[in-house]
Amino acid sequence: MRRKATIKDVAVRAGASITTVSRVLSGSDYPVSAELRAVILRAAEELNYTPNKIGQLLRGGKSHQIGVVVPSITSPFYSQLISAVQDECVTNDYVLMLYSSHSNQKGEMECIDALIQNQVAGAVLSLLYWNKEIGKKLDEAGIEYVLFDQPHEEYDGASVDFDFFEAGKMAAKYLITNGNRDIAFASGVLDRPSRKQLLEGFKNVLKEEEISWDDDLLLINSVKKISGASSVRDYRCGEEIGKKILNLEYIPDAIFAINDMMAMGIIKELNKNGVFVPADISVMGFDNVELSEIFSPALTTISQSAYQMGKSAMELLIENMDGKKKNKKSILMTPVLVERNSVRIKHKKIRRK
Amino acid sequence: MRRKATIKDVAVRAGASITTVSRVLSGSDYPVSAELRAVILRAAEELNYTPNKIGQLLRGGKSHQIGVVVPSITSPFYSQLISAVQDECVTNDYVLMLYSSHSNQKGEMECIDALIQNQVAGAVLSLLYWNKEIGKKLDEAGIEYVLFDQPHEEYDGASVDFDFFEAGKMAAKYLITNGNRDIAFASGVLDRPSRKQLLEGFKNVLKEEEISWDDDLLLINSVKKISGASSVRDYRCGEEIGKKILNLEYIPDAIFAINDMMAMGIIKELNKNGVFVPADISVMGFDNVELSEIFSPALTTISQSAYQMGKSAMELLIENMDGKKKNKKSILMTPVLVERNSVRIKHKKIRRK
DNA sequence: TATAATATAGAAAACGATTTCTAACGAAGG
DNA sequence: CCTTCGTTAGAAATCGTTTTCTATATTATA
Repeated sequence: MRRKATIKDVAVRAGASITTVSRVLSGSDYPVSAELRAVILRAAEELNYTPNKIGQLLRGGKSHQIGVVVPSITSPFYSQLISAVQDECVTNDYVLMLYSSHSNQKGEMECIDALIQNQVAGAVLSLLYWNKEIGKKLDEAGIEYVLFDQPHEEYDGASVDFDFFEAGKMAAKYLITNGNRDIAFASGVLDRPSRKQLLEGFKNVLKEEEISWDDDLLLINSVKKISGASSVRDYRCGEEIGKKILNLEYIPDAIFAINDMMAMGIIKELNKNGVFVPADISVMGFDNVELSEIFSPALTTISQSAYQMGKSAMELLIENMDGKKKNKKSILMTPVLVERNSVRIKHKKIRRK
Repeated sequence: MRRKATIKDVAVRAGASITTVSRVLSGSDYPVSAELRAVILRAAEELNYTPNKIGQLLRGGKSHQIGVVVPSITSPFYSQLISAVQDECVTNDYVLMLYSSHSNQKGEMECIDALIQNQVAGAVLSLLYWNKEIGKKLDEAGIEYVLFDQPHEEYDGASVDFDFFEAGKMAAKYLITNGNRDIAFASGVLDRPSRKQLLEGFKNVLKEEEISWDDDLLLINSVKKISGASSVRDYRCGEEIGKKILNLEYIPDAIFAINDMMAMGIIKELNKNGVFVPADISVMGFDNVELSEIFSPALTTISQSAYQMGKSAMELLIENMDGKKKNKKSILMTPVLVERNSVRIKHKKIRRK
């Protein structure tokens, strides 16, 4: 491997000074004569010169790296998010550094520390556990950041949030409108703000509609030791909940599951035991994962556009990194209901000859 | 944010020279007196000093960043791969920089250039288009790399490959064993080595078994303009192929699809038109994507452990980066057949009372 | 014509670390 | 007692850029 050409090599070859070469090659507006400029450009071309980012960085101070922290990489939701951030990075000439917290607090702290150590310019974070400590650390390191996906009460900085409360309401309303009264809420442990808010919104509508709520209808799978990738975990979790449902004294009219994979697991388990969706029971998902339209029955769900969220988060981050005005605004993404075939429609008329 | 402390600040505070501070803080074995060492450590502690990686890099040369290039981030296969590489990065104290080539040659070149520009220490690459040019570039930049996923004829460096040829054979044998003779091969454009090898192995067995092969059975969907994430694209592609099958003069006994998502699309399209799997026709997939066990019918497929591949690739890369011996060995991953319900089993006996 | 302004070029400093080269001092060996 | 070596410390060079400061022609202005 022969050494990569540096600006100095170009200078020597062009018979010019380093300074002038830099001016030409870095697109400065400092005047350089046309001839000399041509000579330098040719020399650079011949030596196949590309600027050494490390050198530029050291001089300039600010790195061009964006850190991304997510609870899991393989989950369809997060992988779409990552993809959006990555796309946004290349269009804005940043580089993406990827971290996974593996959904635990210790992992999250390690990610934050790594971010600081590596001096990223900005970070896009989906943190399950937020505290002021983290904010302080990041601020001191001069790292601009945007939170997304998980809302946090005590946080007042820049963020892109999904309106989980509204989504919970939307699901409840839709199910009620279609004639369901006994509606179960299926979830993994309620450890994250997103899940809590979903439940709140959900119960809120029940109350409004004066539908009684029995805690038996809160189906939480707390089994932590399910191995495998997160989407499979969610699915397995759904299967467990499916079993719970089958053991219930009265089977509910409908189930609102906190994510699509879980909804699929529930449906599969019910199917296996002769309970069919949506004929016998309606199931509604959440996320609008790609597969939800492929699954049969195609899942009625609430869309949380991961890609759009990732994109918005990056746009906000870049704005905050460039601009001096620290407005720290937050973006609230509105839920969209996607009607498919896993909820039995009330007014559907079946006609026979 | 107050400026981050540099080594110089520590030196001033400790009343020592920059040199000595560096020696203490970077863990050099150069002798420094115990007292001075203590003073320096305290000063560093008080100033909350952490070394500036950029500075270290410029001087030292070798970064601790691993670049990963994949055709797509959201595809389940690649997201698992990325996840494996990420895990391996943290255990070995590396940082992952993520790039997506968006499955096109121009994108790939841009990724390679970005890798070089950012001076990663090593790279794990899934390239659709390989040429010597790329290898030369990387070598000149002193970047160690490992290819994986896509085999390339003219490449003789380190790689982790899947035995596609063997997998194609395996699929054909399994289908033939179960009584199928007229077997179609479904794929997207045969632009990648993996697909070509799969087909080769497949045809190879047909020849061995003296089963005639008609090019009508080669079902290629060449429609390029399907939008959306890659897994949905593959699925849609399968739907298109499903339509083709329905238009065939004779419906084949079985179909071997080049990836699971495509298999699912085919099955769904056939179902929609009253042709059922595996009752009327058998379908076999490839990849063993997480969802294949969730899909109904659960897909019989060939497992290509993405996680294991990613892990092996990183292990090989790290070995090559550390070691002086450039053995450049390659790892060949053996296919595993996963038997589920989308292929009709020959010897299954149905008994009625 | 003398002077100020402008265009052009390069030397040198700076960024933050590591490493090589000097230097001083004390101890050991002849 | 003088040389040699080992220990410890710091000055300075280095990595590849950008930018500030200086310097020289050349042109415009009075």
